[in-house]
Amino acid sequence: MSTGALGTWVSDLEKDKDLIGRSSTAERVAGILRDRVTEGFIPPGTRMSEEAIGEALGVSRNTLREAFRLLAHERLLVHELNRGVFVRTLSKDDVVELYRLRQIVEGAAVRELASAPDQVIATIRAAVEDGERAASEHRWPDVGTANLQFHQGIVQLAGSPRLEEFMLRIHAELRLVFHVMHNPRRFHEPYLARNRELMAALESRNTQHAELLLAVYLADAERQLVRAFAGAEPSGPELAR
Amino acid sequence: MSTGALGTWVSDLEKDKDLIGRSSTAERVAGILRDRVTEGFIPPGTRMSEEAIGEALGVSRNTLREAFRLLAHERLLVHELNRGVFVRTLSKDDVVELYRLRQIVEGAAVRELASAPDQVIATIRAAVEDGERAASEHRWPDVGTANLQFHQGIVQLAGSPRLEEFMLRIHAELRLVFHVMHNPRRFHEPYLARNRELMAALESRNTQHAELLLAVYLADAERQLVRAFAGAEPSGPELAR
DNA sequence: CTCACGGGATCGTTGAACAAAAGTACTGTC
DNA sequence: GACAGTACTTTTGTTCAACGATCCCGTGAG
Repeated sequence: MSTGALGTWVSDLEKDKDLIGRSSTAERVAGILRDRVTEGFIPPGTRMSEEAIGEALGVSRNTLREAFRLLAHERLLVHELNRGVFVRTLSKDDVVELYRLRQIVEGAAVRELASAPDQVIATIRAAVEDGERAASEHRWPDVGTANLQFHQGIVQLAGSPRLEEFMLRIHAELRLVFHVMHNPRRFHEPYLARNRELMAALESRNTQHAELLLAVYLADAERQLVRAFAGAEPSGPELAR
Repeated sequence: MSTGALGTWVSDLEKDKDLIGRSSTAERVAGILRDRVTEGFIPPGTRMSEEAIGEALGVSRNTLREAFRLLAHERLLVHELNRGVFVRTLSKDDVVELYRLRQIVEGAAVRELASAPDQVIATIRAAVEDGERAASEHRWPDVGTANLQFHQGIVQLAGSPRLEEFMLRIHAELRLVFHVMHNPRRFHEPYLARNRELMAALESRNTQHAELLLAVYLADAERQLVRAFAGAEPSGPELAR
């Protein structure tokens, strides 16, 4: 690496490099909407009117439709022909699948622990510490964000950018799910200790222990969410809206 | 490599023009182009002119851009701002990552063999038999297709539709890779026997054996492809563009 | 109560238009 | 002849207005 002691600012610039090239209006619009949706400001099931949103953001319908395509591909919006796009509504079944998927992918990633570079472990450690700092400052939503970053770090153990990108989108879906837990502190805080415990297993390269911790971790979280869904969405025919 | 000289594929597109007439135009256009690209009719690196293709298919630029956006998200096309979209050119590194990814995902899927429904096994069997039938009739490209269906079946063992969709796109990328093997028979035929062997292990629910077979299977295929890439793309500065 | 039938709203798609960026050809200088 | 700077051309990015197609919903007949 030529980025020696002198030029840390050079590498800093590289972070913004793609930010320059990415000046496409459609993608910026998608970014804005993505935030609004994942933060829960636009509740699931809401219909996204092309006209209203296009006017509000000052972009044409065509550009807005490109942004919609992007977000629909990320499964944050669903596109129904001739009906429009809606904020995704996740069901209990989705939660079950998402956790089955996490179990499979993150489990496989942990199994690659032996061949993972130290830098990935450092990323995971940073996420754990971010979460603890956010908790100590009572920023509970940020605790949730750090939590997902922790798991994103675990996925990095697998060493596949494509898989990382895929799980990034899965984690965006999970954010949607988390909104059923009306008390973010109660939901996220207990996992801080477990994150640290799991991280310790990773740092000592104890694959077996890490795998076990992860499995019970995910199973517990799934159980919590499924129970919350059972309360919020009683059994019976689904009544949209 | 420009669009003019060797571009007979542009006029070939006009044959599909009349297929446009049902459901969403943009998605149908994407479907047509997806086929053309994965079948190798439009070689990697080709620039996809909005005007030329829009005219050939008889759709407006706006609609075509929606189709491009779709295919770019599937990684079959790459979109460079203010320069246009190009057919993806895959590198040796891509091959390595793709096989690392397959190893991880398919390996994890096989490990779920115990809880997989019999119907999935039946799907896998069907793919094996399709491949053998295609081979006996000397339809070598179809052998490749059946091969990928076989692996898609393995992914289904995991029981996650999201993962299946993800791997479907990965398999589309693989099709792009396979085109470096100029002799499809030599490349695909030897795997027919191994498919059958692996299927037998799955049908007898022998997870361990299946896992082992899969691992060497994928490692061999990767080695073959990497070697082919080393021949076709000698070490040296990349002359993309 | 059910079902057919409009009216109105919204989506799907087109074609034209223009600014901005990239690509290309042409100059003039050394 | 090599090179830099400058127009010119092509292509993309984005907007706008329009119109047919489709869906939603309320109304009224049966």
